[in-house]
Amino acid sequence: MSVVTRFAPSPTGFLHLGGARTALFNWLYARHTGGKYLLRIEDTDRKRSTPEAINAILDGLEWLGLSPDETPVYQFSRRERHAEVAAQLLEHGHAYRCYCTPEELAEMRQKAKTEKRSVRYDGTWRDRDPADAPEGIEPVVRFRAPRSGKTIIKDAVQGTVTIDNSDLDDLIMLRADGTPTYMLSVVVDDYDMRVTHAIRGDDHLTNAFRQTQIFQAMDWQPPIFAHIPLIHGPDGTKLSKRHGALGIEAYREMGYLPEAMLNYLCRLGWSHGDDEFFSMDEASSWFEIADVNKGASRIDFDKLTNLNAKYIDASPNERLLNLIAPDIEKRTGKPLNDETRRRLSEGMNSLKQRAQKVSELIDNSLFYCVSRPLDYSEKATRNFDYASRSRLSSLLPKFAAVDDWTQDVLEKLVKSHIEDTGEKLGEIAQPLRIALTGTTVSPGIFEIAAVLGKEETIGRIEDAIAPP
RNA sequence: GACCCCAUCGUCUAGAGGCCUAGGACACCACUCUUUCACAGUGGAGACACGGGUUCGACUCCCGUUGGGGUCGCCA
Repeated sequence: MSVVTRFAPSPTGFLHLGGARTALFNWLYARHTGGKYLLRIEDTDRKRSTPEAINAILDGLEWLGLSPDETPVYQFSRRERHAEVAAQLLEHGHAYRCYCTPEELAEMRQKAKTEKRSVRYDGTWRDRDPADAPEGIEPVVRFRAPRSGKTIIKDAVQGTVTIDNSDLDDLIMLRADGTPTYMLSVVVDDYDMRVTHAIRGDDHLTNAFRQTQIFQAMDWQPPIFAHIPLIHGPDGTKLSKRHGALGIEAYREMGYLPEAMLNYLCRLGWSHGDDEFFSMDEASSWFEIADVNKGASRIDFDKLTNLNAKYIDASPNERLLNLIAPDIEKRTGKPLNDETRRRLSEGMNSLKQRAQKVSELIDNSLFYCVSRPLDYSEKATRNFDYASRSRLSSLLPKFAAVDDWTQDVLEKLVKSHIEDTGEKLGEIAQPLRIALTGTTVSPGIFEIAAVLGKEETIGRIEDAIAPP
């Protein structure tokens, strides 16, 4: 039987890192086995599901390259089928109507809490004569869960997990308004979609028991469950907004590359020996659920950033150029012309080597794109003193006399210049850097001068030594 | 509180009883390279939570303790 996996987010917020990794593992496993990877939007909670969230999830997945193999299934659109299954369950005595009001249930929970008992539905209506039904109250439909015995799950990650049925209560399958709840919908949809492997967060482990019971009541074969450990925040608790947990699109905006995100997420809870830096093609050929760890892992932004730097460095210049172009145009307020494009692509090799994020690449590339006179950074202004000015003045005529304007020639020229003057290289290189870039940090200064061209270089030096 | 799960450097992890003097990556600290910042390279510091078993031999298996996490909604 061919593998079918699914990612089943509820559209109540953005696609966060945990969700992205769950999607990734499902994708990876489907790719590894030559199976299918599906997406199901679990929007049965009409109050909290939003179209914005759906878009955020779809866009996020697309950015990561984790779009589903088939058109997404919207769970709410299948509500009639869910209700039909509930009716069947009702008919066969696997479910019953419960007339408790939400207020009564809240009271029940409160009481259980104060008496320090476990908080479960007490089964008031489980065996009660439906004739007792109070007037004017729309009932919910509850699953008649087995009261004794055990439910066992053979989880592909967690191993065999057993729970006493007495620890579970009768969950609600149909709300008072007749709409299905998550617990029922998941079972029906996983069955109807022929899902073979439900790879999802560890926080669903308890649900898996309830769902298994429903599968059993319907006499359906449940999928193989694989409960992957959660991603925790730096403090070791479930990742949440409190940790500044953001949607995947925020990472995109911060300047992370999708392949870096993927590579990083992949290494959280899964590993293949000592491999750290690898493509998703490699990962999918290696990916076995058995290699997924059981313990939760914490997010480590330093490592993500480090990986991102590696991916930026490994990216083709053309791609980076296209990536940064829109932002650069926004920052300079003018479209990128051929000359700036040329400069950027010639300078990109050194530029990309020192950027950890795309946003940094943009910052550091800007000096190639702005027109004279340059704005100097505060530090640059502070470090550009009288001596700097006079050093550049004495170098300027030599630059002006150069015909063969190459990095090599310029470097030799400056080196012989300092032999004449007795200056240290840094004493001339740093002012030159400020003149050419407006900053104190940049790629090699001779490369920059070469890329900038003779006219622009000389112009920038003249700007720098001109009286303020 | 009840139930379930987990436990190797600060973090992510390798480790399937002898291969372990516990390996790699990030971060950290030195040094090298060097015109700045990076990159790169070399080296360093840094962990098997604890206690019992089992075994000739436990990071690896079993039990307990401790610690951490998750779940207990007409949310998903």
